[in-house]
Amino acid sequence: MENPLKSRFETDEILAAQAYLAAEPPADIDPRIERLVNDLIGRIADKWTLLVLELLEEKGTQRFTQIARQVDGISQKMLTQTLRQMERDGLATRTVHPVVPPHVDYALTPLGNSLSAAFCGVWIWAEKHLDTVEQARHRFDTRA
Amino acid sequence: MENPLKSRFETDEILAAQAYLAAEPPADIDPRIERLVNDLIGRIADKWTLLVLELLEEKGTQRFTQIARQVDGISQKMLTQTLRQMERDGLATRTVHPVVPPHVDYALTPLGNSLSAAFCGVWIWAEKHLDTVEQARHRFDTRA
DNA sequence: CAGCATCCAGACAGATACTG
DNA sequence: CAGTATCTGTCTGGATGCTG
Repeated sequence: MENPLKSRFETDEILAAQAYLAAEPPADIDPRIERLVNDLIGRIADKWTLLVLELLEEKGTQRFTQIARQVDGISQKMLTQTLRQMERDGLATRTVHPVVPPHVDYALTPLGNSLSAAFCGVWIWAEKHLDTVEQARHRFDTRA
Repeated sequence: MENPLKSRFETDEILAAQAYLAAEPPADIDPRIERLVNDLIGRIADKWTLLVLELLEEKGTQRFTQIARQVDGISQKMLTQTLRQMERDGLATRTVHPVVPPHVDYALTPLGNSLSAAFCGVWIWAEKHLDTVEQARHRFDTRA
């Protein structure tokens, strides 16, 4: 990865987070909150939402077919579903222009932008440790 | 949430990430990398992995049944599966003590710790915006 | 205790056809 | 163009019963 994200965040975010975690004593989190948060993460962290989020963040406002073309492998059904959920969760806006043929624009809300930002850390982690994980898997598979 | 995570990261991580994203011009990411990263995220970001990761990070080394008791709602099948995947991905270690009855310990590897750290941003986001999302959903549902 | 094997209902996701 | 509707196979995950 020649991506500048890495160097930028390696010192800021990840190290800060690690320092935080190292300092944090084992403390129970309210299980109700935990359940809700986990549920929320489950919905936003699926395959397609992540990619669409990323795309809208990078490219800004996009039409339905523009997104469909750029998100590789997504079916129109899943795209519709994903966009609806993102709209429902307040992550994206859907703007219908009453013309023929129809023209619908999608864009991230500030909430969507902040989520995209929050996922940076994971994105960077995945890029950084991709090879390590692949190797670990290979070792595990050949050993067993 | 009275969790200190919030105030800690609000200034560091999220704002830095937002600043970065705001400054970043629309640049294409290698789709192959994107696919791999997304695939990886898909595997690590599932419901149970996240909770087990969190638990092991907080509590350190734990036995099978200890984890089962604390991760609310997980079946033994899913726990086994989750732990195996985490082991395969190099996120956790599995230590079998050859005694009767069996005693198996699980603990995070440094890689697992770093992933847990990377997810901090998302975790914080979810805690912070839980209510906002709930409200957005309610608006969406009552409107439609 | 820590698990594996099996069965089964339900969710998920692709393909296809149709519409304002 | 941007969907909706439907049908269908696949995959997931829970419940149950059995072992070293």
